[in-house]
This record gives sequence, structure tokens and C-alpha cells, in this order.
Amino acid sequence: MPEGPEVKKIAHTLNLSLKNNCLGEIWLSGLKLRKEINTTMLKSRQNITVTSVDCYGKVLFIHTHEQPILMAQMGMTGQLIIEDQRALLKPHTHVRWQIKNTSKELRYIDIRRFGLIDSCDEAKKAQILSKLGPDPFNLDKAGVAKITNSFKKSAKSIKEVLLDQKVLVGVGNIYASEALFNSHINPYAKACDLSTVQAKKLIDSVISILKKAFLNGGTTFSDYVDGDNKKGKNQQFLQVFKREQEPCFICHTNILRIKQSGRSTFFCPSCQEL
DNA sequence: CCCCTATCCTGAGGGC
DNA sequence: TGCCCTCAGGATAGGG
Repeated sequence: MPEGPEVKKIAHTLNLSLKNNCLGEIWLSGLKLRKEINTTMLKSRQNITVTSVDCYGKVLFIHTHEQPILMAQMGMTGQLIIEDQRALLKPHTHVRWQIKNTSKELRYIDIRRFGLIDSCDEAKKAQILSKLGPDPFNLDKAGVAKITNSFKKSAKSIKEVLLDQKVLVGVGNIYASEALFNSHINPYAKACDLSTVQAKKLIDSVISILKKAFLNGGTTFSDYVDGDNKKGKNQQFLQVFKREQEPCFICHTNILRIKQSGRSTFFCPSCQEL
């Protein structure tokens, strides 16, 4: 569910409430997520102080005084929230960490169980990051060149390439459609056919759209909430996503929905002519 | 190597 | 009311 801006917002809010706090007793539902949770590892992580929470793309890291680092991926419906110990448990709560010397706990909730709770040491983390593309939230010239180069090497549609976390991180199904609309690029266009100017414009659109989404607290359609259980506001500002058969805000042509690799893409056939 | 599909899950919503 | 279908913000294994 959450894309880059949402995960970044979760990391940001969790960092504020977890930093310098100690994760205490842990409770597990016992159900399997995308992969089996390593119970032994998690139990060995009890009574460890959190130093910071951050993320790279859609992967969230809870750093602690000792390794390994806790790692979370939210999949489609994952939530990582701080709640009062006595607050009613949401259905599908799978992991709870008591936060020592407070009345709060950290909870992982995941309806569809496509997420992951795992751990890694610094070496494994570096290995994971090395397989991922540049981060639009922190892009330098080399990063832009790397992304442009990936576009040039792919005959797949630009929409599909934007979703590939090896090309760049943080773009999911919502922001792929939004970025293509913003840069007037047709989602069917082959990535390798983009001109240098188009590629540059698209990368700029991705950066501004992800940053704006983060500042708006993320996009909430059904489940997404940040670490404080707060919904986002960015859904109010979407231009094409989930607007099938509604008029384009620019030219009033009806927005179309198509399928690419089994996933919906929304675009304006007039503003984004092939 | 690339490309495509099926798959992991639950729940909401539409048509009949 | 219920049943069956499609759809959903992600990522990966496995076949061709």
C-alpha cells in the first residue's frame, strides 16, 4: 500500500516517538507474512534502545544500539503505528513491541500479509541497498544519469519501468500515473524511446510529486496511516489516479484506465498523446 | 539474460 | 440476503 512518500512519513513519525526509547517485550500473532517472521531474532531484540528510524524507498529501518537492524516492508496493507497499550487492537495485528517506561507500544498491522518484518546487519543492509535504484528524495547528478541510463536500456513501457525499484525507488502505482501525467508522457511509451528532454522532465516530475505527497502526509485511499495513526491528505490533489471517466483538470478530456502488467494505469489521452 | 504470469492474502463493492 | 466476480497502494518465484 504505501509508496515512498508514505513510508518516509511513517519513518519520520516513528523516529520522533521511538528515538532514544527502548523496545521491550514483544508479542507475535504467529501468522506468516510474505515470509515467516524470525521469532528467535525478534525475541533477541528485546530491551534494545532505538537510535533512529529511517527508510530507503519503501524499505523502513529501525536502527538500534546493537546490530542487527530491524527492517520492515509494508506490502499493500501494512501499518506500523504507536498506540496506547490499552487501545483496542486493530484486526490483523501481527507484531507488538512494548515501549519501556511508557504506556505505549509499537504495532505492526497487515490485512493482506504481503509485508515483511525482518532484520539485517550493516553488511546485509548495504547489499539490499546496492540492488535498489537511486532515491528521488536525494538525487545527485550521478543518480539522474543512472536512471536515464536505465530508461535507455529498457524496451518496456515507461510506466512499468517507473515501478521497478531497481531503476529508482519510491514510485508505486499511484505516483507512476501522476508523474507521467505531470510530464505529458504516454504510459505506453517505451522507456528507451524517451528523448533526453522527456527523461529529464519525468525525473523532475517524480521528484516534485513524491516530495509534495510527503508534505501532504501521504495518500490515503483505505488503509494508509502514518506512525501516529493519522491519514494523509494527498488524495485530494491527485490529477489522474482513480479518476477514470472523469474530466482532465487541464483539457477536460475523460481520463482513461488501462492495464499494464496486470496493474491499472490512469492517464489523459489528450495531454499525454503518444 | 529477459518477459510474463501466477501467487501470496483479506476485504470492499458491484451485478444479478 | 447471498453469491460470484473484480479490484486493491507490492514484490517475487518459476516457466518459457
